[in-house]
Amino acid sequence: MWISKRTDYATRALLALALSHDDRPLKTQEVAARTAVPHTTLEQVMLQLRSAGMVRSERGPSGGYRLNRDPSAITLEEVVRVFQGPLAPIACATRKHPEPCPMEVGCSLLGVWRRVRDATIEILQRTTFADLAREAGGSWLAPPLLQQGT
Amino acid sequence: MWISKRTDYATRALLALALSHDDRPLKTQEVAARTAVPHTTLEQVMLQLRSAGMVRSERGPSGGYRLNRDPSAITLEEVVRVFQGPLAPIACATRKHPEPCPMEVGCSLLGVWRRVRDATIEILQRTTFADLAREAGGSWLAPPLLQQGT
DNA sequence: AGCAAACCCGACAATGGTTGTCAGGTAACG
DNA sequence: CGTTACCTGACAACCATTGTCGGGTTTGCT
Repeated sequence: MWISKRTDYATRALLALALSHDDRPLKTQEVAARTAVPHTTLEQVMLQLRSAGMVRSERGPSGGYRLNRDPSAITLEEVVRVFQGPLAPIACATRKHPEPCPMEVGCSLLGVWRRVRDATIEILQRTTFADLAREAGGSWLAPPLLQQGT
Repeated sequence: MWISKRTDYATRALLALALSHDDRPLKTQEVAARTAVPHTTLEQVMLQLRSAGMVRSERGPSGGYRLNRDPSAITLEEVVRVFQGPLAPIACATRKHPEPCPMEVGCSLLGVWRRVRDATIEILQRTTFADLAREAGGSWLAPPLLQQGT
């Protein structure tokens, strides 16, 4: 339960983009409809993805978003880090600048937390959006007819 | 960063108890000093550990806490579950009552989240407080001379 | 030119969980 | 019978997250 909604939204949005084998970019409205994400919130997320260099935007009508790299060059780990920071389960087990354990040396728990950290990093690093798109069947399986007032 | 302070406190406290090869129980004050945890907060934590059946209490002067089972019968997984609930990184990937993904079928992300969940569960399940105590060197390495006003 | 679509940016209210504390109650030892 | 230490419930302060809004800028179309 430690993946935030925004991280979830970001990964879904990227998957939607990776599945779009179209020449035109995808509008946030389209992405929002397909991923069932509040539109205004998704805009925030896309901005962050853009400044992280994962997506590219085009403005004006007929604008929208598209991936900025090959899907095989975007890992889940990278996305999660952008929205959540360190992947360690606890502050004393981060790779960069671990917070010192007030118990001094000898805390054998540290080893376990580090193992959890490494296991999750390993999985998330191995998974690219090319993999995810392939597993999803190559196209958007869920029909885009979800709720949406207007 | 998803392990809460209280979970951290609980694991540290249990480790302190597992390392106490003494006949008398440990007072919350002692545990608090050795683990560098605010005393009043630690009391809350011990109560939860007690109602979960992991520790046992004795009241009155010369009272305190001791483990209620063999250290090898208490896993980290159990402790974390008591304080945090499900171990899945996201609500749609829990083992019991997963929250349905609004994107309908075909979300290939689910598989990854489940893999992360299983990896963490595996590690935490394998680790007992007997293991942790052994790794810690059998006794409390950090001297109990930490801060503490009174 | 002018309009409308869609991205861009900053700020914000509401929410909810976490953390630490407190006052008072109860059991046990000396 | 008093002190110690566990027990119980409630609570304020804090912090991150979530979703929203108003207004701006760029672009394509008529």
